[in-house]
Amino acid sequence: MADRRSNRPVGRPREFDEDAVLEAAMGAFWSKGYEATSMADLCCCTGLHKGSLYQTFGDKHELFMRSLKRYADEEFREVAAVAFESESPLENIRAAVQKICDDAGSEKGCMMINSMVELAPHDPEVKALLKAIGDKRVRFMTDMIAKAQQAGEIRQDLDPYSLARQLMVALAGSAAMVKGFMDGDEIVDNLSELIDAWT
Amino acid sequence: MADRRSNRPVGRPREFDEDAVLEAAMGAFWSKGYEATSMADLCCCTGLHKGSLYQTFGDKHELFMRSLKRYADEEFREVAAVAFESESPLENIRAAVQKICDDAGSEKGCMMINSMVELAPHDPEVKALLKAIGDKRVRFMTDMIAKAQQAGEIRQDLDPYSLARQLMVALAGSAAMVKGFMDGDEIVDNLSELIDAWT
DNA sequence: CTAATTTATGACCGATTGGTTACAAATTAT
DNA sequence: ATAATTTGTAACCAATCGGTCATAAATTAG
Repeated sequence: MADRRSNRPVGRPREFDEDAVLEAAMGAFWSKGYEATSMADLCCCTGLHKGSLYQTFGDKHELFMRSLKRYADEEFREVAAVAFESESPLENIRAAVQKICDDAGSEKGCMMINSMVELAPHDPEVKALLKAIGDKRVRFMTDMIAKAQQAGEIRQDLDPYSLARQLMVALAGSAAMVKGFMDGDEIVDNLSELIDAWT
Repeated sequence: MADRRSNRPVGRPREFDEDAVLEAAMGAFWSKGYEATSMADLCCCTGLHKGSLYQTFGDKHELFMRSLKRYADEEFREVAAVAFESESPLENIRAAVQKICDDAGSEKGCMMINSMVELAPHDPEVKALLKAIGDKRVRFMTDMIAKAQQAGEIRQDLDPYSLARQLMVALAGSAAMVKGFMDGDEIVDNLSELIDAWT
């Protein structure tokens, strides 16, 4: 019968893990941005040769899009994961914010904000992807804030959607300011104070 | 005597206004960022030839630094100009914020935030310049907030320095979010609500 | 006038850019 | 074993990159 490994494709097998390559490329784009990252850089950090990268991902822009998508999905998963650990909705919000700060706390900042600033105005694909991600995040935060209001942990005269946008803007600003203007602790304190004002 | 035009230098005279050239270059860097703006772009938008640009400004990086410095200085002047029009310190703060939003309201965003995100982590010169500008801005805002507190327009239990940083972060975030995620009106509303919470 | 000095111009430079392609190597199917 | 298929490798490509330089043009000094 020999149906072991049945769906294995014909031809020379891949010598690399596509996901690991994506993660390596993501690191380069995250740290240096799109324009400043050359295909040579990407070959260097992934260990792949040019031809393999082009055959697997099409071109530089597609590789970037896949990297950005991967970053966004993974970050959202991580944040969502810590946002249900406590019974207190407000504590969950604080944990989510802390998680975001941990992810974007180095000088690399947040890859989504980096991409939004560098590319969004001139790159419709990046813009659309970031808009979808952003909307999802706002929904998520609005929901958490509404729950905290129902639990009596946030003042009820404030609009949850408005607070969610306020938090998003503050997080975006933090991701910019971490690049040489404020350090991680200052940023966390600042965001804490913002949330304190809601209680 | 013929001392008319006495200090005129010997040699062929300049055919362009250095300041106007800087403004044109600034526009290109502001809109497209540093890496994505080529010397050919700069020649195109300034109307100058390569040689002239290099002779006048040294190299691309110096031209960028001069452009960024010009942007920062002019923006600060404009903001400071509207920040003393009213007798109410709080109204002056609101006017300053409105002015900043006007300047950074298009998809080009704010050139300082753009540069901070794209370059600061890998470019010590840019980083130092932005740090100096940022510190100056924080001092300015802290001062205005303290005045508003003395006038009884902002709650006195809040720390002015802390509020100033909060506002800076919110402005930085706004400059990122304007690039395809929020429109100018939403941003102004959002900032208004932030300041409302101080009163 | 001529000499000295400064600027404008565009040809030119090597290096690097993103991207392609021909071929060797490794596997499965028959 | 051989054919078919897929991947790895590196040579190769035209275009563009930031930057330089020789020379012509325009001015002042003498």
